[in-house]
Amino acid sequence: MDIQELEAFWWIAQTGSFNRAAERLFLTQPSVTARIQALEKDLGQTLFERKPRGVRLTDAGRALLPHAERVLQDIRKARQALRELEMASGGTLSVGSALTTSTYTLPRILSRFKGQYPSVDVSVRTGRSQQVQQLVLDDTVQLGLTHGPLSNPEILAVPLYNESIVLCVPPGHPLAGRSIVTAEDLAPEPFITADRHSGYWSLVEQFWAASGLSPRVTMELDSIEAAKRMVVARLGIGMLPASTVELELAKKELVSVPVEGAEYLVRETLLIHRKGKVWSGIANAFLETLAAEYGVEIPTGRLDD
Amino acid sequence: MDIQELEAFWWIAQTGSFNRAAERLFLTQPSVTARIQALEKDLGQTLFERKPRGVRLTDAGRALLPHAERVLQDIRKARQALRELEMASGGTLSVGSALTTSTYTLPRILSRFKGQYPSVDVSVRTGRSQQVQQLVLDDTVQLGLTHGPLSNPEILAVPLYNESIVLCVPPGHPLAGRSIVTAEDLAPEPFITADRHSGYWSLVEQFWAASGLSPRVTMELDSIEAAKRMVVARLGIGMLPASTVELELAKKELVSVPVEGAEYLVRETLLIHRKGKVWSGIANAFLETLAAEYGVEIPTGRLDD
DNA sequence: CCCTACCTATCGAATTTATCTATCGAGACA
DNA sequence: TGTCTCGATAGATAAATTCGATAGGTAGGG
Repeated sequence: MDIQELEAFWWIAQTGSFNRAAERLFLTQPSVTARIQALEKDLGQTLFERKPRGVRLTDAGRALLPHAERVLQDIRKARQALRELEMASGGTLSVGSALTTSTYTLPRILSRFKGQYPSVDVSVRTGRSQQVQQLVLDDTVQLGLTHGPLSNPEILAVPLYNESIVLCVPPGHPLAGRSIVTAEDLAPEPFITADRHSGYWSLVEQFWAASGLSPRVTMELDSIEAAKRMVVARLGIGMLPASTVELELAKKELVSVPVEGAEYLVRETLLIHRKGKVWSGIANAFLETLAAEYGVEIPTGRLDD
Repeated sequence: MDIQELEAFWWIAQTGSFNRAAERLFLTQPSVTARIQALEKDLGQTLFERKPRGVRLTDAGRALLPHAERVLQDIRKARQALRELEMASGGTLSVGSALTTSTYTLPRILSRFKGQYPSVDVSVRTGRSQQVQQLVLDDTVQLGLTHGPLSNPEILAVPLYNESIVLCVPPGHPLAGRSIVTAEDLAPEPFITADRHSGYWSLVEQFWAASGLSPRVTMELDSIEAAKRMVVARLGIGMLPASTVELELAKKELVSVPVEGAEYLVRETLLIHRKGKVWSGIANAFLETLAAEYGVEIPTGRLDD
């Protein structure tokens, strides 16, 4: 019996599928099969009924499940106990962060982190995605929060969350009432962009390239925040990452409209780290905070890269 | 973090020594070192202070210990839960047993086993050590209880307990009052033996060979039980395994006297099984009963041979 | 009735990991 | 200052893990 086997068992029990469990464990399905076969051989009992549309727990599996959960829970607690012991003696967390991330998501994360580990100092350096990656490679920061694509095989990433790029128009704008719009509808409109070197812009470019049209870019700002203000001031329309306009949408200062063909315009936010680097306790603690915030489960041994 | 690592950690914490832990885990010391180093790297903290006369827990180690114990405990409970589920549906346990073992220790074990798993049938076949080993090789029995030495590399053994070979004399015998006797004292006495092909006899032979003397064998019986009766009937003296004369010593029908040079005359009782054989649930349950009875801890994965 | 989609098992190769034996080095003890 | 004990390390070998590719088998759609 092995923790990784129990972890695979638990995920399969949750998802009802070897394939989906493999996905959550960052493994291929044959590896998950192997783990379960090892566990079943060890226990001498079949744990799942294999069905064509997935699997179901056998009686033995049902008997094991609560015990497996306790073991996994205990291990999490053990890690947490040692982490708190370590954090109590202070130290510094240094993260690099993409500009958008540092404005819209990092504050929430860091406040949570400081709440849990008050004696740890935090240092943040911001920059574009590429710069953040360089900071990680240099060991200037322990971790980076940024977006794809990754430029160097020495950098490894854990995906944290995805957000859509949404079309934003001022309230009362002719497009504001539409249930869906097309690239043709957008092309004549004055289009406001943030810095074209910004990471998310390449996604917007992909959208326009796919449509065969070009936006009529009337203003180019050097930050998303500034671009957003321009749209609010009715100077044009823009396509912006969802997290940056959350507040304005809620306050009705902006209206978002679905765009045909832009459904898969998604920007992923990644936690990146340098391959082969030993994780400090502080880095682990921060990762744990992130995992809790975004509901990501990081499987045992995922970070031994 | 790994169960085997936690197990190593626990044993080191108990014994205060990597070497002693290695012994209990049926490993070499470098393997234990490797496990602890892996655990320490994983947790990012040192768990033991290495001292020249052993090791002591660090603060981090002290914090981990209770959690490790809970994990190991939960895993034991998980195994037990599945075992009971399996046993409930019945089945048969077949063991081979050496003659002495079947008379003196097996009854107690089997009564305990049947108490825990009433619906399992038990079948016992007895024979000499060599015959028991053959039964295991043939798959006629699932497990064997016997003594060394092992004659075949296909047989693997778990040591259960050791017992001394003790010199027994009738009460009132001239040697009975002595605090210790030598081979010279014994040589003139009428010596009663059980079957010379019996496993324990080779140990007695070693003793005489080391002393350079020979016993005056006046009676040779075909069972230890019969030999013992002869000594009780004051027909001579004998050297017998401790477990066979426990009762008579308690009832003062026999007296045991320490013999110089016979301190290391020890017979070990082994649980044997065939290499590569998959352990049935019933065999595992029986092993668990034996382990509990003799206070033996069987480490995780010990039986995957 | 067949076809497609989905799901798990298996195989072989490449890689990684674990274990052993032998040896080293540091500190306690006499 | 030897000698002993104990843990760390090195190198070799054996074993386990993982992956990609593929087989096999069942349900649902046409």
